[in-house]
Amino acid sequence: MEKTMSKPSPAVNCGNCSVRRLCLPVGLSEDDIQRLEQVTRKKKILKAGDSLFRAGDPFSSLYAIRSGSFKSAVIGADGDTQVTHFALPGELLGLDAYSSGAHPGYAEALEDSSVCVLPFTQLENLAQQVPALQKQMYTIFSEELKQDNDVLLLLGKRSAESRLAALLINISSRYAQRGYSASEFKLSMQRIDIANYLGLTAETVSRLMSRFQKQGLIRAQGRAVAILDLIALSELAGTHCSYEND
Amino acid sequence: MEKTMSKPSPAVNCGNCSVRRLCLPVGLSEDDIQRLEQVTRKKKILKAGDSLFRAGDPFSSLYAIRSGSFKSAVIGADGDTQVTHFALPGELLGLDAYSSGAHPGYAEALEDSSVCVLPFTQLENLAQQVPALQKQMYTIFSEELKQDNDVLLLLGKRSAESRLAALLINISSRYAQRGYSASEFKLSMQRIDIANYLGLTAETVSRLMSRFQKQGLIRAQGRAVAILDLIALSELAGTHCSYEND
DNA sequence: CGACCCATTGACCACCCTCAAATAAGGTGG
DNA sequence: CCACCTTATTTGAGGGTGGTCAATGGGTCG
Repeated sequence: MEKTMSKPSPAVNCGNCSVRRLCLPVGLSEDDIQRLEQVTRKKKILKAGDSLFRAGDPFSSLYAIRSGSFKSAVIGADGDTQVTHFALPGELLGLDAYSSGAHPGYAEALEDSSVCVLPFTQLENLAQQVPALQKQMYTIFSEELKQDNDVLLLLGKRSAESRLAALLINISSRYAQRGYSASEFKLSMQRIDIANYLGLTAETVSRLMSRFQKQGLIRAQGRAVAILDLIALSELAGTHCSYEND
Repeated sequence: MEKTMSKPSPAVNCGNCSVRRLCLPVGLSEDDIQRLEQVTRKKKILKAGDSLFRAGDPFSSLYAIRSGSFKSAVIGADGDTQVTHFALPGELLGLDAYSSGAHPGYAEALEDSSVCVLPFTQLENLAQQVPALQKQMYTIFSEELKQDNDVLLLLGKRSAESRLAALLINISSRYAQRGYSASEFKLSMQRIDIANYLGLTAETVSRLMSRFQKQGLIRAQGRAVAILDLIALSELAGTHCSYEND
């Protein structure tokens, strides 16, 4: 850590990254991590509203979020969009672009954010040499598939109430995982994004937020949210709460 | 092909598999395919209704469908299920089990079916040695993610009418890809599975099938379906009725 | 042939969307 | 720092889509 003093900018690398345990290098040796850092050198800073990539952009890299948050969305044939993820630090964006060589959707910063740019060809080559990294690649892909399934479950059968409760709990637990408060946080996305993600309208989301507040489940003022009754909220969500903690 | 005469059962291997172009060995040399066949030796035959794996089963293998069809589903905390895929020959099942080491959902044969059992550890080792196979693994994962996104788009914003139209077109095109008729086929799943997959009820699906038939879009008798007007059906699937076209 | 499951069709109504308006929040220039 | 504009959020009223409940018809298999 003291090494940072000798440089004008803080030494951001995988070894001291605040989200390293959530990101790629899990179970890698010090040596492997050093090799990985050759791949993750490039960073990118984005302001709120900036696009990380757009639909149709050629695929060249994966992006690991270091700070901030993003929404990613796919665009249908008739132009309407579906928000598919809200991504937090330590999560990877761009995985779905590999097969076709182009990004099927876009990713947009919800606040000022920074990402590691991971050139996929280099990452692929390194993974070919480092089995532990290879496994981690599979894990990330598989984890992503599992998360998508959870969203499908949400969109398929649940009521609006259940969906919003599930989202609040999900975001709460993900903040907690990152060392922030699980009970109090500021949503970085607007109502309409939440609505789109949940397959609802902004009005319905707004009404539900008000209702949850009247019921004493949450305290909400604009984007600032406090969870007051996690148990009750979990029941509304269908006990669909902390599947990430097992 | 003549070799099969010397054996009681037909020689099923990757080299002559009818779905090889859809399956793993794309862009592999003859030599690589031979090595792959050491991994894909084991087959499994299932009758309609049999489970390929159940939720919670330990993850050990991927399954490549050789013939027949499957539905796969995830199970929510409160027990209700969401059908996530209808899988046809050449497609892979079990990808979402890697990260946790257990299958998060189950897969069930919709008709008499057969699969290749691919022990993942062996597949992983081989992929480590054969870069083309490694790339194919990424492609399959990524393709799966993209397909999930498409389903999200379907469940998030589309009307019941649009969802069913989209499913019929999707199935039609996948049958066509496999050399079957694109305009006439027999659905292997029951209405309630379709409904569950689309986030609807069996009654709604049934009503829509009847309506499509009255409108001359399809001819349907039970599970036998004929597409009569693909253009009109595509319009239903793509745009939201005749609302506003931006 | 009866038992069972699946598919179809109808009546009713709840939930959520649409449309509309008011209020709050955020950003920009004077 | 305030006035002004724009955008986001909240709240209300009303209507439509699709779910629920229920009954009938058809298919399959013992």
